[in-house]
Amino acid sequence: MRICEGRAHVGSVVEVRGWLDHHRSSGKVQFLVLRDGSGTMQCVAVRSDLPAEEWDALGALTQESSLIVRGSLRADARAPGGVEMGLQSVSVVSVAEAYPITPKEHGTDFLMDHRHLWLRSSRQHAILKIRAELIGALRDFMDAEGFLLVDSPIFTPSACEGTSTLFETEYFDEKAYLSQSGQLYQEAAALAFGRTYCFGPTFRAEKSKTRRHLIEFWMMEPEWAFATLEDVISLEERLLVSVVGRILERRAEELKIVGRDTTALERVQAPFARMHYSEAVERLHAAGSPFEWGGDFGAPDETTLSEQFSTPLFVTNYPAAVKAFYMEPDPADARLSLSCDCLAPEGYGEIIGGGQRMASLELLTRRIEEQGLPQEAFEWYKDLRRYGSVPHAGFGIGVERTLAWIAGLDHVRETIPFPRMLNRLKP
RNA sequence: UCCUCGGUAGCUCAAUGGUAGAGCAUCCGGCUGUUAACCGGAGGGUUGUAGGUUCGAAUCCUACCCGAGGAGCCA
Repeated sequence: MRICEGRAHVGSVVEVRGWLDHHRSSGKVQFLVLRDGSGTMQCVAVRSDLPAEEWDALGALTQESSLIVRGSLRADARAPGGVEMGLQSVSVVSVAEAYPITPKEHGTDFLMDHRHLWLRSSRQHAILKIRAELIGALRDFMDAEGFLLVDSPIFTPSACEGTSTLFETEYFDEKAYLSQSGQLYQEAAALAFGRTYCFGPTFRAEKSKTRRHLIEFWMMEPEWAFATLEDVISLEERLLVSVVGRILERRAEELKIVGRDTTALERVQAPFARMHYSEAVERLHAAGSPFEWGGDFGAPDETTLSEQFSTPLFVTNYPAAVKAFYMEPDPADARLSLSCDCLAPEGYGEIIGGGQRMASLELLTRRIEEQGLPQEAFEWYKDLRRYGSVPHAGFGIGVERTLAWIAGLDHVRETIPFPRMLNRLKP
């Protein structure tokens, strides 16, 4: 039996396999809290019910020792969770050495050094279950919208955009780089299948040391042929409403464990707040910021803007200069681009970046030239404009930042099982 | 790369120039319903590293290393 099924087995004798989460003794009674991955359950051992050597062996058990226990399940209001096991026999699989993570407080550095063990704690369980739900919800939504999963490669050729933030590696006799984004390949996929998305890890060799940055993080990147900026903004809005709603519904218990104020999540309903870049700059000025029109927003700017709304905030039409070379220019103002970022509420910052892609071969060639990028590296990409070019648009949503927001975490390092950060590669 | 703060027992922290301590963890003992149980006892220290000032340094100074928070960076 798994512990999560316990309530259905009250009155029966069952076997549970797991690890000793906590051990308390009170003379003639011992309490063993067992964790099996699906939940925790209190097992009660009474001295008179067990052989002496088995009783003594229980008393010697250390935290995280692995056990197979057998006994009868009963409802008892004194037991955490309301169901407990009356122990009849215990088979010790392995006695653990002194476990470094104790029930008391620990510092960040210590916990990160023991990330492989920290994953066993209840809070980390809750976070990673919400992560799994988020990923499932993102994929199910895209599938239901008719988007096909088409994976982008992780090894990418040549220094397409300058190597400063790319991880370089050997690829037999040439150099390869770890992908920063699956976007360019999704454009090829979308022009093959109409609607596609990729889901995978991306790598950025940035010396960023903030609560919002990881060196290795996961993105989902949809791309949509014959779609405009307006189409993808609408898609993003429906996506976020859908995934937040599903997590509220299916992971209420986990959100409670991490202490999330769910009323803030319940306000994630369409229509989301939305503003033009120029309006965003005006709002920053109104808030006393010296921000200059034409720049990209820093983290404090994003917080100032998103704090004014209870829904996620779309900011559209960024200056072309602060966006990627492939963004379609804004027909209303050549300085601007048909781009849109989505800023999460409560100061969590940018969780989605996207926009309409450049459809003109001539303009794309010029932009590559202006950026000082090698034309030959983009010939395959320019083929997408040679052979049936269409308006198309897409976006990338960062899993870890989205999860940090939904779960109400103060740092992305807890949103991924084994975070890769500046100065942290282990475990 | 820059700014700020920090590094003392396995862990979390105290000790503000004068004998390095507590709680938890570990080990031993006690307790018949615990809920991060409780009670008693024991072991556990090159105070990040290297120099310097001083009669005396965990404490003051210098350099370096490591960590945290923030900035920058982040098509």
